[in-house]
Amino acid sequence: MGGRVASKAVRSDPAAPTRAPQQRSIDTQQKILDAAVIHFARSGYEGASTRAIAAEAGLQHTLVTYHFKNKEGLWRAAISSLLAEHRAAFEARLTGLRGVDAVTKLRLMNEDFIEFSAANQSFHRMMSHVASSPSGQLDWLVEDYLSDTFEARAELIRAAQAEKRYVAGDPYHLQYLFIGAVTRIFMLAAEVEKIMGRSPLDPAFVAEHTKVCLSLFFRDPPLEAAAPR
Amino acid sequence: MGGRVASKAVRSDPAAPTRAPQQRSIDTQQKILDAAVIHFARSGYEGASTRAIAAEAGLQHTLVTYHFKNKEGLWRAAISSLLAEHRAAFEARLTGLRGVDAVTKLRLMNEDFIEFSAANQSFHRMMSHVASSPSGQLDWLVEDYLSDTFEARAELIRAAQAEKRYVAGDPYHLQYLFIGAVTRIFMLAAEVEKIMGRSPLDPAFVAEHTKVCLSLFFRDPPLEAAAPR
DNA sequence: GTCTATATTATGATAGAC
DNA sequence: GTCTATCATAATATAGAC
Repeated sequence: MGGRVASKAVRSDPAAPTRAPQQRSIDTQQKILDAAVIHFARSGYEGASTRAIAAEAGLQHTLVTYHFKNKEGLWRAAISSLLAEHRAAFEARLTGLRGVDAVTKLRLMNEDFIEFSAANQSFHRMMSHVASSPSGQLDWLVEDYLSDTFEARAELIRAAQAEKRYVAGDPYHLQYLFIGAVTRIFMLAAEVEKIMGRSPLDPAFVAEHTKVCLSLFFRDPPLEAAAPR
Repeated sequence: MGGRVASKAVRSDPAAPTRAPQQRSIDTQQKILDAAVIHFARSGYEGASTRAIAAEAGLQHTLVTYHFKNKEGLWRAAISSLLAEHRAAFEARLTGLRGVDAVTKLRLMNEDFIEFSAANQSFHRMMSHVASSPSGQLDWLVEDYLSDTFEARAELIRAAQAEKRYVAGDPYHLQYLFIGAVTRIFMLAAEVEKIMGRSPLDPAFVAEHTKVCLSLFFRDPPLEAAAPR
């Protein structure tokens, strides 16, 4: 009984060998994942090192390969967890908006997106790294995730445009403009703080940012109540 | 006189020892710089390796440290050359616009910026890496370059806003929105090509992109000709 | 599951021949 | 100025003790 039991948990039930064995494992996996997201977002795939990631998580670097096979496996797990968060953030909202008109739906989703972007810079940083050059990882990302996401929003944009409530233009193109306008200022946070003297991640700024960004793309409803042709 | 003269140039004038000795040196320095920009932009400072840079330039990796002292020196030289290009692209335009009204000046500079951004993705990629987290390199960048650039454009934006020709909002904030809207689609070129089926760097697309981006921020002049108060 | 070696490769940097 | 050879370090990954 060297150092094997003395750790911390007091789950002392030696009579249940098959039960709940992996809580510690899950914890360290999560710690590694969190650290990995930070480093991959900051330094890119090549720039990040599994040692630095493990150190950030307060663990031995060998645990990385144990839990995730290798660096590539860790990367996939990290981006998958980010995509899951991203998806979760919007699916909840979407199911709550069944039957609501497209303009409102689009506006609320865009507001959520801005909130999400301010709180998850790592998401956009990692996506930027993948999306900048062709790769198998990019193929997988587009086919398994981005393709549907973009098409769903394009649908809403087309509907909003039909009501003259959204700026004209190709819906896909406009999505990229919106994403860029929203996220760039967050991704340049350090520079922005020096240039503007305030952090773009400050909640008050995010609220203002939301207002301005939406006003760039949305249009007020035509005054003539509901007069078609 | 072993292999010192035999290279290639036929500038055979042994009577002028102090003259024009360094053409070859300048060439290789430029080759290294070009390769460095590509790699630093693609992989960031840590992700890029001097060996890969030298290989891209078709040279020995030791030449990097010979010409630029070390990796850091190479990075500084690379970003300095990009900043010089950026500055040159706009100073020429600015001097040609002495006396022109602010709205036109701003519009033309923005058009130039889009053109420049489409042709120089490396510039924005390198800037993104620096601007994402505090560092001495960022301090230097802001104080020696960005600060003036942003203030000059803010001035133009304020003037355009006074004439109701530009969207309302903090001029610095709006600059970041504009930069993001313009450049993000270029920086995600590989993804965009898969999602939209066309390259955002295609000249026809750039022209359309320019139109849409400007229309988001500029406003048509008020109809009442020139009626103050 | 976690830790201590250790093998292997890649990287930044230097010294010296040509 | 350029190349070959070499060093010291850091990285990914594996093997084996506990």
